[in-house]
Amino acid sequence: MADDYRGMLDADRLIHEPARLVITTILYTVESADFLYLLRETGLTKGNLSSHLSKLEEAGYVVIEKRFEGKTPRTLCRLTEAGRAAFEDYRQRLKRAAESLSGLG
Amino acid sequence: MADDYRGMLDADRLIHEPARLVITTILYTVESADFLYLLRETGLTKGNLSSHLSKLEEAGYVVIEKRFEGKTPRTLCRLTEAGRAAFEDYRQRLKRAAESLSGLG
DNA sequence: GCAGACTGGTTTGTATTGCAAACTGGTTTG
DNA sequence: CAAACCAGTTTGCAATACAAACCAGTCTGC
Repeated sequence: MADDYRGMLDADRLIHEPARLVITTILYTVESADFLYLLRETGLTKGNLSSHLSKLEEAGYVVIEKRFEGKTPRTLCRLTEAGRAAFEDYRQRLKRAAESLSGLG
Repeated sequence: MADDYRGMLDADRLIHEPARLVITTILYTVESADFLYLLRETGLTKGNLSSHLSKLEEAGYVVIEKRFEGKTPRTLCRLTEAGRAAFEDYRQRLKRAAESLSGLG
């Protein structure tokens, strides 16, 4: 419909935040990524990435597994089912909104 | 490109906010709308709509003209050229991001 | 003609956010 | 063994989003 852009009003704010959109998108495609990989890929600062991940974890969208690889710590992140579902819902809304906006000329 | 969703990292936060996205989208299509029309169309509360409009005005994206229509005040809003440009940039990013996300399966 | 409801908004208060700088616990290097 | 480094977390702060409270003026009932 022509006013599907209104669907953005109900979009999940947790995913809507650009930094987290990028994070979840990466996690959606990759299935598992570590902190440093996300750091490079997103270009965020460490503190920023850390707190966004915590927020996604609290929401149950991401699980964070910490382990040691030899002597160095490694933080693995992956999307939960809830996270995938939330991402897919967001993506759908985004798609509809984009199509709707493209129809404006 | 496949990772155009990263473009959202540089998206204009002023427009990215869902309430303001809806406001600017309406103003983009309508060229001039009054407060009460926007109120109905967006479903926002008055206070909320008022402060979003102020923010858009401060940014130079919207001009707000107050006049009296008989005895009742009327607040007219329209997008400036800068506002249209910002909206168009955002829309472009959104479109690319949506296409990019759609390619994820 | 005036008390109270209504109109069309704005301001205020609060809780949440996004961000980077400062910090932490541990490891490697000189 | 001190300094630098690594992989993150916590802290501090400025900016936000939101709705409730407010405000100036108008209409309505009595």
